Amino acid sequence: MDVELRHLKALAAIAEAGTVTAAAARLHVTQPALSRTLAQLEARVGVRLVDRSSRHLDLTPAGATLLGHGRAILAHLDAALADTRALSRPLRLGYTCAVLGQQTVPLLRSWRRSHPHVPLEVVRQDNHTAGLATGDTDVAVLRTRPRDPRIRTEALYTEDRIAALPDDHPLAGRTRVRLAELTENPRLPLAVWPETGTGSPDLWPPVQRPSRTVEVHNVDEWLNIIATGDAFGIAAAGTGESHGHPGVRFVPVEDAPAATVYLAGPAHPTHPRTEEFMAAVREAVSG
Amino acid sequence: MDVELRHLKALAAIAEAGTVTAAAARLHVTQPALSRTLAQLEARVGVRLVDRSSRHLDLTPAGATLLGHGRAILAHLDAALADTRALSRPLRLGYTCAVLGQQTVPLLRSWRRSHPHVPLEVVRQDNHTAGLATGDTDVAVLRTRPRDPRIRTEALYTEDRIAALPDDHPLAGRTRVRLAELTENPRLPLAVWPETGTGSPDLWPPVQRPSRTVEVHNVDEWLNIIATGDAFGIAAAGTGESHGHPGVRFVPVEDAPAATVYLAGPAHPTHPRTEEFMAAVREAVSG
DNA sequence: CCACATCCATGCGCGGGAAGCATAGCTGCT
DNA sequence: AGCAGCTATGCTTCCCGCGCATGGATGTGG
Repeated sequence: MDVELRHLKALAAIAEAGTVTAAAARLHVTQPALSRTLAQLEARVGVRLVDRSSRHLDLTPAGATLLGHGRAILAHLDAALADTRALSRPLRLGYTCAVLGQQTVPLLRSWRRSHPHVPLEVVRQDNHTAGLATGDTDVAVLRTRPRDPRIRTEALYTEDRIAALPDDHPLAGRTRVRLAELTENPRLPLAVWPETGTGSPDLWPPVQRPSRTVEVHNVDEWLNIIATGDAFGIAAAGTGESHGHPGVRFVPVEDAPAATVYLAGPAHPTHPRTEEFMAAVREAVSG
Repeated sequence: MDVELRHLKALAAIAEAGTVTAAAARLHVTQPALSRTLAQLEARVGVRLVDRSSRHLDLTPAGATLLGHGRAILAHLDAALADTRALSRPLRLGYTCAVLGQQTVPLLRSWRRSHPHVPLEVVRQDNHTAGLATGDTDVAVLRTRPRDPRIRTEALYTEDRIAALPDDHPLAGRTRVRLAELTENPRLPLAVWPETGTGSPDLWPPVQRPSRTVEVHNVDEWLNIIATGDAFGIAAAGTGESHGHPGVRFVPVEDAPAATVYLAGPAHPTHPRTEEFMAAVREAVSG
């Protein structure tokens, strides 16, 4: 003598469709089946819920209130299942080029310790939002602040900029360089990686700006084109630390503004542990 | 492939009992049945919810969150059913002696018009709370403010007090009397009705207080004992208007403080339309 | 070290009940 | 009055959830 979810679904379908027959079609059952389900619901609740005749149908006040509750219950169940399923999925952290640098390992360690049942996947996604916009990741660390209103971002920390030069470049042996020097001697094109804004030509004042640019779309292309001597690049310090390459030398740029690293998450989290993870990132970075 | 309430109940029972076997006993099913229900739930959610071996059982994080949601859902369903069933019940208004007087009929009319599907039962209950404390009524109109913390009360309006005298009483023909006069001439006992405090001896200053009292427990006893000349009484004006009796005369008492009528309802309403009804009462009284 | 106690999982057969089909009953319309 | 469209009911079938019996795993005590 229990009310079940099928009963609530039946009531909702009938209320929305306006007739039992139409609701039955929507639920992919026959009309007699749904009619009986409704009758059974009324019998179990002990109250008439739907005023119906062959030409008329509407809810009684009791039916209307049960419908309201029922919809809420069904929605809650959906949310509960989504929550539960999402919880068993790994939390996917997206990034474009190497970010977090030194802090990455401590972060992973402390997360694994505090949330042993929520595995973390760190995935490279070569697009502006590192997979956030497409739902391929749950959180992301970015070098640009995306415009998408469905993505919340916050500044994490800043890094000095470095130049990436072919190892036979005249400035490759220097301990530091200035922006103006980079565009002078061998007039190499600048390797620009549009998805991460750290190496853009905007760093230079218009007159000194590099005359040519070459677009790349991931770190490997970027390193290769520099190692072969066909371009030079600008990046953040962390990139140099984690992406060594035999043919590329990194030299700090003393007059370039620092680059900001952002932490980004969806406005409506796709993983139930998103908030906790973002807090863990903040702590790892500040500590 | 749907998760049903039986699954949530199974999970809750298992979590509470600590073992599948014990939970099965509690649910009055056999262990294999419950074991399969749990397995089915896990299959449908797609996540392992309970870590179990022959000697150990506890919830996975996913199981714990689903359990939390599940309990809330089951509780919500219970509340929804209670709400729906209560809605089809009449709203019971309790009173002890005649209160609301002139406003009663307009109140009933306006309620029937604004809530045609919520019938109103007006029932006399001869006890302090007019049936509220026992759950026999949903709202009540009282002449005393009950101490019970589970009952909320508010003052509605005040009424002048009248004396109820046998028709052969020397003061019966007067247009008004004073308290002192009532205890002088024929030293009749005061008919006291403890459940409604309007006629208590406390109205008199100690020295003039009636020497004897007689207890009654409803309006009819009260009227009869006065009509037979064995007592006199004090009541609120409304009582006189609605309870005529051939052997009883009502005379306004000019120096008695006014009596207050209270509207009372349970702190946790027993009928979903309680709030609206109380508002309707306020409006009927003020208008 | 083995028999035992205890718990969960699985195979099997059965019974209840939900669904489909066919049809009857009702009601507003043309 | 006949018709169109809706809901209710009788009948049958079939699925699935249950109980029973049993197997497998694991910690325990003689």
